Amino acid sequence: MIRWQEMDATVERLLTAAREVFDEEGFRGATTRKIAARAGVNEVTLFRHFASKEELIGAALARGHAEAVARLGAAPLPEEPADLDAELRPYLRMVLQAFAGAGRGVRTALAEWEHLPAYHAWLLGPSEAVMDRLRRYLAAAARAGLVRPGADPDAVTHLLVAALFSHGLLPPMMPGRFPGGPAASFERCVDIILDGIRPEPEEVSR
Amino acid sequence: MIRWQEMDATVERLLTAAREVFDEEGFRGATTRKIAARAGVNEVTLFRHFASKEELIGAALARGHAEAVARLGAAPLPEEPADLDAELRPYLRMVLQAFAGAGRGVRTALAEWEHLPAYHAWLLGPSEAVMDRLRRYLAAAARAGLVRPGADPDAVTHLLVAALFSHGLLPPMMPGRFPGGPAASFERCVDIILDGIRPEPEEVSR
DNA sequence: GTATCATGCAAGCGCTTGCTTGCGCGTGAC
DNA sequence: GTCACGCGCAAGCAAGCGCTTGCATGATAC
Repeated sequence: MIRWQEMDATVERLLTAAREVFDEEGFRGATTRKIAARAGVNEVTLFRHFASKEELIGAALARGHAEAVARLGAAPLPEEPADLDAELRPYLRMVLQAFAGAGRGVRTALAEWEHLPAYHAWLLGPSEAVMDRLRRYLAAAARAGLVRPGADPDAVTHLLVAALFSHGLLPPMMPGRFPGGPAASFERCVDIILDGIRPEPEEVSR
Repeated sequence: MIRWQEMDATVERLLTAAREVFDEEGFRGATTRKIAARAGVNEVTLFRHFASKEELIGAALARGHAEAVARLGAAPLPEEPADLDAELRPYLRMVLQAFAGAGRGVRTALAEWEHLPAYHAWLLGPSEAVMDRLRRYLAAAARAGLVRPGADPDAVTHLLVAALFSHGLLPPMMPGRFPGGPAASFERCVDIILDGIRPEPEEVSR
């Protein structure tokens, strides 16, 4: 009989280690020796559970993808927008946190993008999900008259994602450029975006 | 007597090749054999001109940095802002073009950031210059009453850079997400930002 | 004509990479 | 008790890495 408990523990440690090392060093830099060492496991054991380094990292990324989707799903946007400020901000805050947490990995993924077509779905999935959700929400908000008619939902989505993107990735590289911390800076950016898409005062009052 | 003409030609080809391969493959992936092959030069010749791979890539990045600064300097912003729309848009357009052109290299640089401290100045310099210039311009515009008082120049700068950043890097990875092309999408984002920082109509008319 | 110098070519060094082989140990199942 | 199974350990393989050496070649300078 298979001792699932032990095997799972080893596989688990390997997956976690693979994810961590991949995040820090990229695919090329994530050597099987480093991964095995971080997992506290012999390198041979790695190859007993996974046919190749490619398969191991693929499995690790798939698990990370699943976790990210689950985390993002826990921050839902209402289907019927009522108050942009009150609804969008908590959602964006949660997404930014998830994004910043994965920031190191996102950066390495960006770099080796063309070399890792097999992983595109896992790497891009969460971002695509956020973009789709935001777009749908903003389109509904526009229909409900909560957004100035001229503001294209696609463009607003891009702008929000751009802010998420840069505030999730850049702070470690440009410390000092985010006075008050990345979170506060992000909040100020959202202020401007929301100001830019708010309906004219006249339209609201009348 | 040294034949500068030939030697320069070889060094030139090596620098160009090093830059290209580094952009595509990163530092680890840019092997001396690949660089020499792309330059159409024997690998030994590479080491006759540069003490090490690290020095060669450093020189190539320094040249790229100089070129980028020169290109960005050709798109000046006035010291005394008069018309945000008319002045900011051409500048941003030019920066976006420069950014998109360097996009591949920026992505690899992002990934290996922590591993290449020696290159930070070369890699980050142009972006820092753009941020400083934008910040100065926006602060002056705020003083001139061209920007709504609530809009923090730092936040506006961040938002503009975020839009530049994402529109320069993401299109190759998410084709189809930029209907009408990245340039048009970027323009729409700038629309929203400018709308978000414009002074209230009442303030202007009175 | 001869000296000089950039370059090409063949070969190889020591090291790291992904991955394999063979063997021995300990634990749990029956 | 013994058998199966997960694992560690030592060793090694072919390939690729950065970098070096020695020698031949061809163009230029004087």
